[in-house]
Amino acid sequence: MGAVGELGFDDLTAKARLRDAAMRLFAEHGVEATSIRDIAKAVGVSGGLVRHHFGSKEALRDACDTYALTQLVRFKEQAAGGGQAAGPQFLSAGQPVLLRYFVRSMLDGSPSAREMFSQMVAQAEDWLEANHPDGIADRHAYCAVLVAMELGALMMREQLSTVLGADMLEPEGLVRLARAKVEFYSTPLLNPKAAATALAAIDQLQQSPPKRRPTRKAKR
Amino acid sequence: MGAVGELGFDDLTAKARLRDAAMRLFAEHGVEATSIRDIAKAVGVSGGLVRHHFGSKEALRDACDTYALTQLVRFKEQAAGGGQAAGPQFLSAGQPVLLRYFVRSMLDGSPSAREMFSQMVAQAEDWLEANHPDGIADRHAYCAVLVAMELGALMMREQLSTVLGADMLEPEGLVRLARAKVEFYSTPLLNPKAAATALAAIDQLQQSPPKRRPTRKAKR
DNA sequence: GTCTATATAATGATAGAC
DNA sequence: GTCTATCATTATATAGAC
Repeated sequence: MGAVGELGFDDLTAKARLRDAAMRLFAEHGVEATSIRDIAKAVGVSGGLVRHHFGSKEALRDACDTYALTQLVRFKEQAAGGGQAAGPQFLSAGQPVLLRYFVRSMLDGSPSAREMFSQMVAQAEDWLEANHPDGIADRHAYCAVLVAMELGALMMREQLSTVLGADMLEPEGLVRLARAKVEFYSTPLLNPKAAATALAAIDQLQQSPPKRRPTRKAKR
Repeated sequence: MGAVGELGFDDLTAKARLRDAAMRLFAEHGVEATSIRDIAKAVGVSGGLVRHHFGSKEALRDACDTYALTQLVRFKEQAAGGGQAAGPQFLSAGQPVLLRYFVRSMLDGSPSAREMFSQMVAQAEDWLEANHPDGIADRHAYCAVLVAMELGALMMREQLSTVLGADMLEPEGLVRLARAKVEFYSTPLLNPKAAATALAAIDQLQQSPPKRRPTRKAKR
């Protein structure tokens, strides 16, 4: 009795199952909103066992961060080694649980997660430099936006599932989302004219802030 | 003494200041991670006053949701009425605090926030239909991805600030981000060939799931 | 409207039995 | 390795004084 092995793997040690449950719950509800007892209950063990294996909630969190980082790096290396890194899918392809946890961790201000963000941007820049010779003015900023959007969208699973009419954790929803993302990445939202208009609007906005009109000439 | 009016508006009632502080803290750290005492301290009043004005934390949260929704709708109407709705900036232009709160609220599972997500997708579809005649196969999914990414990226303020080297709440950082977004929206990440390759990979992946080979014919 | 004091519940941490 | 029992802390909720 009791809900054991919701991830479908009952052949893991209790410690590993606790870590997995913690990652899933942390990703879903946030770290602060998840109690040690919640995690223990999800695995079907007592709260004391969490303490026994990890010492404290903070240590458990660290263990999750380390595990996620390790797995993501391993996944990246596999993809790179296997030569199938290919497209920009280097970002959120596979490992949705890991990535969702990591993004949550970012929002909660984890240092290692922040570091990972920078790495992803650098990685995107490399890919862009190799596959997209020129045509992009601010490559760094472009990639930062790309990574921020890609990761941010991961947090919108529930909303995307509702709007697209299919669970984003099920194969069906994943495929539809993947197709939509390809279309999104290959069909520019703004044509050159619209982009020029938008940039002009930004320039104008920059020169005349909302309510004040600076009288001094030098800018600082 | 005490920190009062961090938003720069001291001419608001204590109730309004509490609501604003709650929205800022909820957006920054999440609802569960923010205590009533934190909010009261931010405004410089006692925790009891929060209870007096709002009754409970849940009621305070509802008040924040309602206020954010009202303000966003008003902003939308103003933009539409003023005729300056223009570009796809209808999404996250202005009101960053409101939107950040709203996205956090979405992640925490707020019904009204979820409803707002659907509305934004519908709005994006209207804009797309008016400004982007054809060329997009699945307009609904395309817009869902657009909104999810736009809103999701809002949550990455800290990471974007670090990577771009400027605070995304300051005009300087905002301008750089705005420019990067325009470039991102106007320069496709994937060229037609890359897109075709990606779609082919998705099709293949759909036909042969990772590890299991189903022997039965009917799917349930 | 605003504060202080207190009741009640939940949480992380801890000790010890099996 | 795993559990139960308990402590100290913190949070929300509540009542009442000014």
